[in-house]
Amino acid sequence: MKIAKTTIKDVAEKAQVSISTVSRVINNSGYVNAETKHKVMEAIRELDFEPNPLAKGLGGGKSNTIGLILPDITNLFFPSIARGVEDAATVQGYTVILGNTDNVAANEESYLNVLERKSVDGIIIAGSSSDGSRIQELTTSGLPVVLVDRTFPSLTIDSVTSDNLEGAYLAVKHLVTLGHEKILFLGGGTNISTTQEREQGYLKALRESGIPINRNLIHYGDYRFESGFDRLIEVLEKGLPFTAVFAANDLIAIGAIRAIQSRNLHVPQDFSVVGFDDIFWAKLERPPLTTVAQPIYRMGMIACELLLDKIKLPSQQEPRHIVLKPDLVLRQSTAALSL
Amino acid sequence: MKIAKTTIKDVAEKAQVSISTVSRVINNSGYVNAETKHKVMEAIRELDFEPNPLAKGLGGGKSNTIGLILPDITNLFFPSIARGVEDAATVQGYTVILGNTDNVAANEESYLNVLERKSVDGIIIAGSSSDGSRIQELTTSGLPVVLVDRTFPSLTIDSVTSDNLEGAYLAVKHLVTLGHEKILFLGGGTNISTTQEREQGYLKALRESGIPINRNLIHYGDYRFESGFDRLIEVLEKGLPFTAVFAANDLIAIGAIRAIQSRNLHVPQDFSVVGFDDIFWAKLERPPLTTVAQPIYRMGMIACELLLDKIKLPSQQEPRHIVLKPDLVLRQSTAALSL
DNA sequence: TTGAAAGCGATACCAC
DNA sequence: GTGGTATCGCTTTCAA
Repeated sequence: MKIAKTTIKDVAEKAQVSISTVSRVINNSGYVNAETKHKVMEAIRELDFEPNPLAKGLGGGKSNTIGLILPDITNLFFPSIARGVEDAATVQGYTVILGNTDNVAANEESYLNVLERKSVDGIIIAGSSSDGSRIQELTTSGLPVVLVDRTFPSLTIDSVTSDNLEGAYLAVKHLVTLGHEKILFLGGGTNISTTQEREQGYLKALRESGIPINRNLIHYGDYRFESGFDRLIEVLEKGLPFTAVFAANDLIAIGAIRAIQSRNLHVPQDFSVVGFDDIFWAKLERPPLTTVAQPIYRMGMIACELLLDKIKLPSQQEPRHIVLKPDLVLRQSTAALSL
Repeated sequence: MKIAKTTIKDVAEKAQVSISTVSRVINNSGYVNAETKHKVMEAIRELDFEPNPLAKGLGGGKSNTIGLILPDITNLFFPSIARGVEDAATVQGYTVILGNTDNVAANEESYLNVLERKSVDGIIIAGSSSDGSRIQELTTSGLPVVLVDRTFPSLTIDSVTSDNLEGAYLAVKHLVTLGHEKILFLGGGTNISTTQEREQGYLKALRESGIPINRNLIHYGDYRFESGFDRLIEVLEKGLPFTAVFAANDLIAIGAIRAIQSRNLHVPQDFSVVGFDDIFWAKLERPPLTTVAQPIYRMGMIACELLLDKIKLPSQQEPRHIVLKPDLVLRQSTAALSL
C-alpha cells in the first residue's frame, strides 16, 4: 500500500503542458516561456512534487549519491571526516553511502564495486588500504574518486591530505628545541602513507639538528590506543634509552602516556610526548597532549567539494592534490629535558 | 568515456533466451527450466553481469539500500551504532546511506523525504529528534522504519533500546548502597526519551530507598562534555549540597568529573560519579568511570536485522520493541560516603 | 516454461 | 518555445 508518489506526469497534466516542458523547467534547460514556467512551478508547488532521483539516474544520468569508504567509522579520526563530507554533500543536494573496510584491501575493492554498480556519481576514500590500482581504473573509466589522508604518488588520483612531513617535522623540532635527542618514533602500519610521511618528517628534523638516527627508536604498530601502550611497554622493558616520544597519532600518543604512567613514570617530567591529529580527547588527557592539529573536518569537506567539482565538470583536468597546513598545538605533555 | 556496462539484454542475447527469462533467473522467481537456468547463469558469469540497482528500484522494486539517520556521527555514541547497522546490512547485501540531523527535527524530516525519494527499502533512525508523526506516516505508507535508542510510546514503530529506566535504577541504587542520599541528576535534553527514562529510574531508586526527592538536584542540558562540566560548576557555585552525581551519559559524567577536579575536589573521595553508555574513554578516565554499559554496537546491528526482516516479510506484524538489558560496570569513580 | 510487451519516472533529441 | 517519443535497465503481468 505504497503511497502513490506524484510524478512529472501529474505535474504536466495539472499545468496543462507536456512532460517535456515540465522536465525543462525542473532542470532549467532549454527555452521555456516565463509564463509557462510560472504555471509549471505553481503546479509543482501545489502537488509538492520532487523528481524521482532513481529515474533520473537511469538514463545514464546522475544519481546524486556519492560513496564514502573508510577503515572504521568507530575510529576517532573518521567521524569528523564523514561529517565534513556529508555536510558538503548535503549543501549540493547529494547523499552519502558509507562503507567500512577495516583496513582490508579486499573489502575496499568490494565496496568500490558495489558503489560503481549503484551508480554513485563519485567516491571518496579516506585512509585507503589498497594499492590504488582499482581506484585508478575507476577514475580512468570516468568515475571520479578523491582520496583523503592518503596518496598514491605513482598514480593520478585527486587527494586531500595535510602536510604530514611538515607536521611531524614541527613536532620533532619542538622536542629537539626542548633539548631532547633520544626521541622514540611510534608509527602506525609501515605501509600507510601517513605513517611514512610522518616518519620522514621525524627523520628530517633529526638530521637537520645533527642528531644521529637510531633505528632502534623507530617502531610500528597500528593507529590504536593499545598499539601505543604495548609498543611503549616493550621499549621500556628492553631498556632502550629515550627521553621523548613522537607518536604518529593521538591514540598512540595517549596509549604511550598511559603506559609510561603505568610504570610510575611521569609525563612530561620523565618523558615528553607529542601526538598527531588533535582529537577531542587530546586536550582532556592528563597532561593535556601536545599534538599536531589536522583540520580533519575540513579535509572531509574539501574532499567532497573537490569531488563534486569533478562530477559537475568532468573535463579531464590534471589531478589535484590539496595539502593542508597542520599546526603544532603546544600543551603540557612536553617539557624541557631535565638533566 | 564511461565503460559500457553489460545489461540484462546482453545476457539474454548471449544465452539465447528472452530478457524475461534472465530476469527470472536473477531473481529466482517463477519457473525456469533447470537447463535454461544453467545456460543463463553461464552467460551471466562470462559477461560478468550484475544488474543495475537503479533500474531495479525504478519499477517499484527494491534498491537494496537503507537509510540511517542520526544526530551527529561525530558524537561518540553513534559511530558504534552506525557500524552495527552497516555490518548487519552488508551481510545481507544492503548498503547504507548516512544522514546527520544535529538534533534538528526539520533536518530529520528533510532526510526522511530524501530517502523516501531515493527509494530506500527501509530507514533506521537513531536518537530521533522529531515527534514521530512523519515517521509514523512513512511506516503506514509501507516504508519500514526502526528506531534506535528512542521510542514514541504513543506510536506503533519498531524500536531497539536498552532498558534505560532499569539501568539508571541500578546506577542510583548502587550509589544509595554506598550511603549516598543527596544525588545529583544531570540529564541531557528534557524532551529526549532516554533522559526521561533515566530520570525515571533515578526517581524510582530514590523512592524505593525512602529518600526524599529534591527537585533542586535535577538538572538538564545536552549530551555533551561541556554540558556536564558547566552544569556541575553551576551547582557547586549555588552551594547545593550533594555527595554523588548520576549523569545521563558518559560525556556528561566525564565533564562533571573534570569540573569537580577543577575545583580541587576529588572523585570519588568528595563526590561519586556514575555515567551511562560505557564509551571507550570511560575506562580511561581518571578515575575510571563507573557506568551503565549499553551494547551500542549490538543495538545498531539488531535494529538493522529487524529492519531487514520487515523489508523481506512486509506482513503487517505487530510493532516490535526490543529492549536490551544494560549492565552496571563498577570502576573507581564511586566510593562509600565518608562521614 | 518462456517470450512479448507494458510500464516505472525522467531525459533528450527531433519535429513542429 | 513546446510537444512527441525513443530510451535507460529491469520487473511484471499476460499469453502462448
